[in-house]
Amino acid sequence: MSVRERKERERANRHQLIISTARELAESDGWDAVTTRRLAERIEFSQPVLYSHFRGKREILGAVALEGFAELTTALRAAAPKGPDDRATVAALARAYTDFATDNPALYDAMFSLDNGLPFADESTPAPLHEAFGVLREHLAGHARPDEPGLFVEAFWAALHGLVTLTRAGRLPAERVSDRLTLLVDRFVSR
Amino acid sequence: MSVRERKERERANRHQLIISTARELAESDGWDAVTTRRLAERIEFSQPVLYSHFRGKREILGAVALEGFAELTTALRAAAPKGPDDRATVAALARAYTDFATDNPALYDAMFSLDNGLPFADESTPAPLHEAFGVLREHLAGHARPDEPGLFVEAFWAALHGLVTLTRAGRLPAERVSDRLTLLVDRFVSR
DNA sequence: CTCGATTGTCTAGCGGTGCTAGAATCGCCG
DNA sequence: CGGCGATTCTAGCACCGCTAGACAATCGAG
Repeated sequence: MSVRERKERERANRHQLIISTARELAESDGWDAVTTRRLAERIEFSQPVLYSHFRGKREILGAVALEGFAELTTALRAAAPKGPDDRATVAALARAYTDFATDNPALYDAMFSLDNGLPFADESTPAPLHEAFGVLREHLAGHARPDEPGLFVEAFWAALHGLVTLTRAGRLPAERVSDRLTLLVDRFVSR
Repeated sequence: MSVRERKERERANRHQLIISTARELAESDGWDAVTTRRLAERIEFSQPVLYSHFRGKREILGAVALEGFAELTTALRAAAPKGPDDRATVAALARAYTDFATDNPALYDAMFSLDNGLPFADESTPAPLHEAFGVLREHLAGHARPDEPGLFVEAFWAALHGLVTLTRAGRLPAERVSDRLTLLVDRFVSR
């Protein structure tokens, strides 16, 4: 039965290869450049093979996004390891978030800006999404009014997301991104 | 010379017709449904006519967005007419902004989410954009640290934008949008 | 070992997109 | 009324996401 196993392994490898290639292509040339034809050519198979792994382009986007959520979680964890959730911790988290976005623009788009088909605020939301949000909540809850920590985290996250997207689209001048972030943290951290 | 004038007038009418039709089509069926073919059919001309008015689809998007900025400006002005810039005024402005976005989703996308080719933080930024931002600044400056009102307005705007986009994309549960807005205003208004 | 069935992959193609070259038509002016 | 410039249209390009059906490789039964 090792033949079957080998085939399954090869198939799994190819599955991951598609995801990785799509991500690389998006990160270097933008998501518009990630077409089924180009993607197929890169993995050295024909287009229809893609559809034996994913329902369509959106599902590939979703798979890449899922990778992103896992990496965002570890990035956030790494930024706030220690004890007290003081102002510095919040600032570090915020910084880690925006750094993640600027370091992986295409990945960030797949996660938050493009239609990846993933359910968000839903019972069927995949674990990596919950986890990333959980890290934020874990360290931010102490600064919220005790009756609505969730609302507080959502608002803070939304503010970060707004800064990221508007800055990246050139809607906000790039010079003072750091100052805007500081201002945001100051406003959200309870005094 | 009235013939020439009539022709110019007709051409201007058609120009506006293209913009209005694109906007209507986008608002009813989404921007993906606004294709050059459909748009041409609606105005009862062939596609190439569109290219005698606009360089391409992006420029049509930009024209629609420009309309949006003018309307956003009047909406914001209407929301905060009176004297003191207290908490209620800020809340009213924030509310007016999010209401504008939910009432005109496609228009909002054209302005802030899609690539409309308009220069933003730039010396060549069109007047309507400056004006909309100016209304916000006018009423919010009093709550900022005196040395950086611009930064404050940018951050507040970014937070609003984040709330709007994440909510509309289903990334934030739709139920408590109003509460999140209140929380945001509370955090930004100086106490 | 052969042969049919199943699985997998490929070629070719559908209807759609933004955009444009060149033909055809319109309407003004002399 | 005829010619001519401006305008509009027809037809087409290269590309998109996606899929039907031909083809080949592999497996299991006799």
